Amino acid sequence: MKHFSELSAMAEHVVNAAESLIQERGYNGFSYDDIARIVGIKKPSIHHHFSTKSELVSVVAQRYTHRFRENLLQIEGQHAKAQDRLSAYATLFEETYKIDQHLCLCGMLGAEASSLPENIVLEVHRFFEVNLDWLTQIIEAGQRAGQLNKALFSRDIAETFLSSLEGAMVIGRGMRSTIGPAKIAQSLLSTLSLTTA
Amino acid sequence: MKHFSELSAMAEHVVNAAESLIQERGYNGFSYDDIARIVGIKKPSIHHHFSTKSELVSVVAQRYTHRFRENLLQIEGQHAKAQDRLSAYATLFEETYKIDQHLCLCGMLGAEASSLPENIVLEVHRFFEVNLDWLTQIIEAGQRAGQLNKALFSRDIAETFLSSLEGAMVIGRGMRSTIGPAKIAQSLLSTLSLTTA
DNA sequence: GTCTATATCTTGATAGAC
DNA sequence: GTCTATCAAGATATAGAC
Repeated sequence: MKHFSELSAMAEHVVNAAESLIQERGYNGFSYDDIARIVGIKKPSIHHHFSTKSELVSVVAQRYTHRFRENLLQIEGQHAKAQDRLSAYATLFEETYKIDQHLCLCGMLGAEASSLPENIVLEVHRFFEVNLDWLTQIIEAGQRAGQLNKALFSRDIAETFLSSLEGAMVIGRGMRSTIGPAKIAQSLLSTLSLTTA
Repeated sequence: MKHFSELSAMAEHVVNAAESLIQERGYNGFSYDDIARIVGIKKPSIHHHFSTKSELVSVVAQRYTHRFRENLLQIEGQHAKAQDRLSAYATLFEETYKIDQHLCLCGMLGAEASSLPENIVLEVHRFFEVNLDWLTQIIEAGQRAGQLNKALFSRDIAETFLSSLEGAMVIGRGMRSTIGPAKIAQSLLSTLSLTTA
């Protein structure tokens, strides 16, 4: 299978289109023909770049997780305090949601996971693991620095925080609301913070 | 359109099957033929009971919301303290998740909302509205009784609480985890409670 | 790398017999 | 109320020419 770093220009267009379509409609909600129309080639030509749909989506998810890790690294470099880091993290989701109420790619695929090919579920699992591990470490550091409440285990806070972000997008979309994950994160953060910004 | 209270025995079987299939695979993940196989009649016979797929799913969602409202009423009758009520509420989601990692029906439909018929999105909207209104009122009462933290608006806590429950199911499923919404709710509740149980 | 043509299957939905 | 037969559309995927 191709790695997302070795894609031709057209293959990258295909991945871009697929990523957006999944975030809007889910795995079962888009077809090779939808992609063909977007990138301007015919349906069978897509198969030249990605022989199966599940391979394509697997590459999409791998690139998505990689970009997320780049963002996480950037947040650590730009912010020192745990609250600021978590707030910047929530902004990642908010920026996604602001694009036509797009869901997190792996939030959408996670919802569909019970009927998805195993190679895709594997990537979804990896995404959540990466995010929960990072959040746990950031929260842990915040607790040690006396910035965050120590009443809960860092891992439990991480799970609650990520859950509320993913859930806020689902509910916001279901209610056609412009209010998205950032607001929910802010509420949650204010209950966890010991100091005021 | 038929009301869910006036369904024939077979129509009810159809609604039951559709409900379960949506919670497992989503709107775009099941077909009339899937239902036909489950209830034991042929595909065109389903159309006799529900002429279109979107009508069927609309009835499914209406019944789902109605049953939820019955559960909410029951919780108010069985528990007096806000914490106990919210904990019992979380148990509703946990019981659903324990059935083959079923998602909340409207959580799944909410994720798919951008590509769903409008009459279904309407029902999804109603479900979330009913739940948020109820949660807000329960939390409000808990704050007035000195049981819950008053630092946040009751509506904001309601949105965070529901978001974390819906999101926990999505992430749990994506990670194939047996740990579900109940655990996340417990973490969240402990940060909101002023008294210990 | 892209195309046309095609295979095969599944989809939601309809017509009409029983 | 259920059936068989059928439809038109759309799905993933392959074959082979250019």
